[in-house]
Amino acid sequence: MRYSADHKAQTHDRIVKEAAARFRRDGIAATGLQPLMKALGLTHGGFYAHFKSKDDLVETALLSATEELTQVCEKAFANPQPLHSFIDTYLSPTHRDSPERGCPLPTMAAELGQRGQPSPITDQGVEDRLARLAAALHNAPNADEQSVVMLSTLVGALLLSRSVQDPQLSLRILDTARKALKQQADDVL
Amino acid sequence: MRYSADHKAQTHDRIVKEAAARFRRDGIAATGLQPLMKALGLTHGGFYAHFKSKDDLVETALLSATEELTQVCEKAFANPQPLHSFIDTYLSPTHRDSPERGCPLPTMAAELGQRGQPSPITDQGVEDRLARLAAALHNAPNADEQSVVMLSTLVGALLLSRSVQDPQLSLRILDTARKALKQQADDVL
DNA sequence: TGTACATCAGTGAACGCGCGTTCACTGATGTAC
DNA sequence: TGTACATCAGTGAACGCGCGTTCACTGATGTAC
Repeated sequence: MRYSADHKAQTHDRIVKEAAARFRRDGIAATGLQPLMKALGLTHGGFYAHFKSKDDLVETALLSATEELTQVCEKAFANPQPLHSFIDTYLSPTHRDSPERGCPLPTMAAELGQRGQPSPITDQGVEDRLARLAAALHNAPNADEQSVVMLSTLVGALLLSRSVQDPQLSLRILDTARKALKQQADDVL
Repeated sequence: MRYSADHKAQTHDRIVKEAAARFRRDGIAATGLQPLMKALGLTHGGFYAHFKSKDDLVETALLSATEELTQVCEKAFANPQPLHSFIDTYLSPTHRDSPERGCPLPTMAAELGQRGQPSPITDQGVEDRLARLAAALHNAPNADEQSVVMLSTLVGALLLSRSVQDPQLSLRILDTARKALKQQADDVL
């Protein structure tokens, strides 16, 4: 059944988007290609018309997720108080409860590190994020160092808030980290 | 082949220790029971003489890892400058390169959160760690908040330093976070 | 414009593999007499 | 002290399952005449 010119590109994109969501929500190992294709109304055999292997999809999906996230971040950075706005978004209960649409670092960094040959997206992603934070700090004298600490705290706090069962403790982690980071940002600027 | 009185307890302990190491190094899903038992010179069938299921082992191994880690932490806290000593240990290249003997949070928090029914060890572990940090801060007025930020930064920085490929960037994350946290500790005290 | 053909995205059965788990068994050692 | 028996930690084949991957195929549509 031959389809219109851009049909394949559209399907390709649907697979990438769905995979990017599942990888972040469930992890790479726990995401099966069969259920993934089924969720899109397709059969698993067709997968290999789009990707060389699961690893190929992982790389493509992670790039897509990173790119998508950069745009979400830029939206926050476009607000009047860019850093405050970004910190509020990153450490919001919404972000905590929607890993499938959020930052890949807290969900996938550990698994990517454990895999045999991790893709360079982590390095590039971390460097980009650090550079973006440093820029938002208006390149203050110690902006480079502050950005490393900030990113670590952001990722760590979100990870902890997600792994804890007690809703009160989870919220306490988010709120405390959010408040402290905004204070820290003000001190630097 | 009947063994001496405490032989079974010893084998049980060996399985727990090996599992605690593998779960932290490779993740839970990637750790097979067959390879695990083989590494101990046993066959996989005997596993069920010791544990009800893999989940049972996961719970036991995580408790063991947490307990073991608490002792390592206390060693650091026993030094002249307890907080500095602890921060130096946690964010050392040694800890980064030995996840199998280190803190379970950076390696396993994401996977535990993604599992269906995570054990309460995360909550208890996080609370314990927070309380220990607050105590080390001599219960300064905002020690409760500082401890949350500290733990987030510790976990986040270690996670990032592990997931990055570039050794220079990895070391930069560790060094920067270590320096900033020690400064932060001094400010509070 | 109408027909024959080529294309190729998607189908679905099949593959080998390792997983967690089960189970009938073995056989060295502690215990009972 | 010597012998018969019970115990039970560990053995290893087998189970069903879902995984990633392969492949001969289908059939609607674009293209050539």
